Amino acid sequence: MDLQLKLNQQGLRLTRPRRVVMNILQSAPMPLAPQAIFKTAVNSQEEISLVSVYRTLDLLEELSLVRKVHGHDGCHGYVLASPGHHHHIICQQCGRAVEFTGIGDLADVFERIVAETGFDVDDHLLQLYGFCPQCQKEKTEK
Amino acid sequence: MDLQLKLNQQGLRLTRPRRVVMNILQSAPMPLAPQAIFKTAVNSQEEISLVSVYRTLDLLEELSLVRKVHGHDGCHGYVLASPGHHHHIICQQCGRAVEFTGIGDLADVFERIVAETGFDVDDHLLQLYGFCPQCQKEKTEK
DNA sequence: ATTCTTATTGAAACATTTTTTCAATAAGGA
DNA sequence: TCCTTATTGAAAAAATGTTTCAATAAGAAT
Repeated sequence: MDLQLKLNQQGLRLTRPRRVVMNILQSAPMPLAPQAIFKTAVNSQEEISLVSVYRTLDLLEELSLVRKVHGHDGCHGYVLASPGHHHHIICQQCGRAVEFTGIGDLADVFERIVAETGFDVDDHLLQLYGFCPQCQKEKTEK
Repeated sequence: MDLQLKLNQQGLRLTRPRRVVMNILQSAPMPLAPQAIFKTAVNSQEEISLVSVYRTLDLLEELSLVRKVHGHDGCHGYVLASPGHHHHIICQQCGRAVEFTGIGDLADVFERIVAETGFDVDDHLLQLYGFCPQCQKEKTEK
């Protein structure tokens, strides 16, 4: 674990709440909302305060260790983000979120948009929704 | 206006609050959160209740007349949606949202993801962020 | 190990956003 | 104009997020 280092280098400290939130996110296959993280912590006898969850998420996002994803409905959750640029595909059945990477293909799209709109594109949000292999199987079994 | 018709065909009614929300969205160049819509209404002597704003937005979204967009930070607003499939590009300076359409180009990307992840892709969320022509100009002028 | 500095926590109060309930109202077909 | 019922608004409740501040504990220094 070099989260320790990463924090200390900036004068920040690795505390219990931060460890707990990281652990929970590490073992969650799906985006978790702050409330969900809090409840998970409570359930695993790792009581931390809800306030700390919020604060920790802000911090981890700042450090690019965690990424916010948007549900279909608008409410958002957080997932662990591996370094680099990614997007997520989210299962509409079970919520599982899987990363996918490197879409050079999108560059072309962006250029067209720039030309069309005159905007200077700076960043983007791309998420796919669908059904994961497992949930597809379950669907056909019924 | 054939919103009247569209509603009546389903046994729904065109009411004052619904008209007000539609009008506000029609003359807003940027995504508006429910609260913002409410305040705009109050400011223009068109008092309607906040509850109705929520309810109307749900309805309009249901009817695909309005679309939810996600801010960079996670909070969302609503914009008018022209029929068909679109995405939005949002100015990080002034908030202006512009639609762009028809990315057949994305189909290829999707196929690759399907192959890679085994997911059955069903829907997607794509938003670009950048600076609109006006805000670019203002930036260089300083 | 122990001390010291200060980043961080948690509790509580507060603020904001969203949802529910239900009697009163008004849209629009008859 | 009447009648049915979809819709509204007020109020209360629930859920979500933020602020404040004294107490705690991380980790560098001694």
